[in-house]
Amino acid sequence: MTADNQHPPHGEKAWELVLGHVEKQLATGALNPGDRLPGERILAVELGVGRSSVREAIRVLDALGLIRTQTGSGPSAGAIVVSRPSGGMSMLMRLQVAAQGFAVTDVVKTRLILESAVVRELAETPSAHLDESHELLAVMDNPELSPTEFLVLDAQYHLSLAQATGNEVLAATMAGLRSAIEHYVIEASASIPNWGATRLILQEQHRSILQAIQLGDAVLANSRTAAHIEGYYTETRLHEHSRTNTPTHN
Amino acid sequence: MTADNQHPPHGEKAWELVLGHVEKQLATGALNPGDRLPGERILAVELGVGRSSVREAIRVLDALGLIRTQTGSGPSAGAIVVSRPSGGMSMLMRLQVAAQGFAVTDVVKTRLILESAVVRELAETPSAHLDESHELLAVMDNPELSPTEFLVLDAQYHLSLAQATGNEVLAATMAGLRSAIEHYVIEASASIPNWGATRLILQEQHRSILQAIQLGDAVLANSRTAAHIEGYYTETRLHEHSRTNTPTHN
DNA sequence: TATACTTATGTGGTCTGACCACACGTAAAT
DNA sequence: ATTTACGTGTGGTCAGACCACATAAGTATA
Repeated sequence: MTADNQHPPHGEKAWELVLGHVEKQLATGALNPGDRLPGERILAVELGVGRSSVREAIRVLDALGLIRTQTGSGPSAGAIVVSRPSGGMSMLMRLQVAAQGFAVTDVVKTRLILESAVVRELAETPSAHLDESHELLAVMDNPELSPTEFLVLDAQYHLSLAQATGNEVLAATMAGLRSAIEHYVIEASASIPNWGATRLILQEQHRSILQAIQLGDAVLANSRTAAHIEGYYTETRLHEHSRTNTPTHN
Repeated sequence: MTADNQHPPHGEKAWELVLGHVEKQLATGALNPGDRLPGERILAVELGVGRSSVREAIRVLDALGLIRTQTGSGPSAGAIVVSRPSGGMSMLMRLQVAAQGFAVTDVVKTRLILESAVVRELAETPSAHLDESHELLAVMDNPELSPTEFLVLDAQYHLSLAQATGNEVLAATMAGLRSAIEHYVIEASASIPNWGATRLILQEQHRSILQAIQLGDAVLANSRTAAHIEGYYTETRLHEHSRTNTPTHN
């Protein structure tokens, strides 16, 4: 009989309805970190939509890092609300840069703003836990490290400072900004004339920043951070980066 | 014949493959703002996946605000890469707060950091275009405005300052932070004893901030901004907000 | 009884095919 | 020349099927 299953010209799409439903459940506390979402088939029936529409909504939450999906059976299977979200910001900012919505220079500028605030706050917080930052600096002293490996640790070091503030929004945003330009940062490192020297300078700057923080000198930590970030991006000329435009035939 | 269509135990999911493909096209410049993506059916065949998998990837890009989809035919139909992305950050941060991944206090703190940087930079940039900010303040003088209407304009005012810096990353992040707590801000306004007085104070602060910016006094603009934001959040006790926990049965 | 094996169940992941509403282009009718 | 009718291609949605996987329950075995 091929009944009129398809919805009438709703303004709200089916997948938006599902997403809105889940968001409301989250906002009202009906759904908490660690909880399992109803199965896709169940949710589809409950909301009166097809399973594919449910999946599209689930997919968005998944990509944003708000839930984790797993096949199989048992308590760990299904879609679970992630307790400590992360990653979504990175994906978003990375795509924004790729789609030319965000300029690399703006990403760097914003990173500088946040990083300055981070070191300022840490300098004013004597009880800050900077153990991880110290450990990362120690690891980065390993001369065997390739530029890429060093830069990855470099990113972790900066992120560890942000995390030390205890502000997860700040840390997540910093992580996102970094990952958005990570590709360009690593790519640019290949064009540095004397990597060994640059690397030593970077490490020296890292230590001096950490020192200023522990001295409680917010202004000094601030200025050193600015010099550190601006210096590297000036040296790599990342701010005038041109797209790696493989001018695809098509 | 029910052949073995289903993919072997790939580590990469089909929709991730599609998303990765599109991201690469964006990163290499093969896909630029304003361009149309291939049709879902075409893309499915090209990448050797089902249309539903293509749709899940498209859906993520759609939800993140990177593309706009439209039915029908002609040049404006299909999935088009959005030229000036926006909204994705808002959705992400709103969901993060709803899912208890981001604390409201951290959102406020981060907003303060960014807003301070905004006014500082504007004060140091005499050529900044602040017309829209002025206009919004004028509109907000309308005594007919409800608290909600006023607060919406308030948000637009702050956003206009961020946009005046020309840093889209900054503006988008600010917009996201704001929308993440907008619900709470508006909800909290109802509990303010004397809204009329509070409103006058807010407007006075807005004007004094703008004045400091145009005087080129970065420090003054900074301190006034801090007082403005902290003052409001202290008054509404937003930092100690409890969830609107409709303790849904189930 | 305790252990190993087998089977049933339920989950997300995917594919296929179908239909709808919509917007456009084109051809026919006026 | 204008209006109308129809074909075409787009995303949006649904339904049903199958797979790989992980667990739980049941069964056979030592």
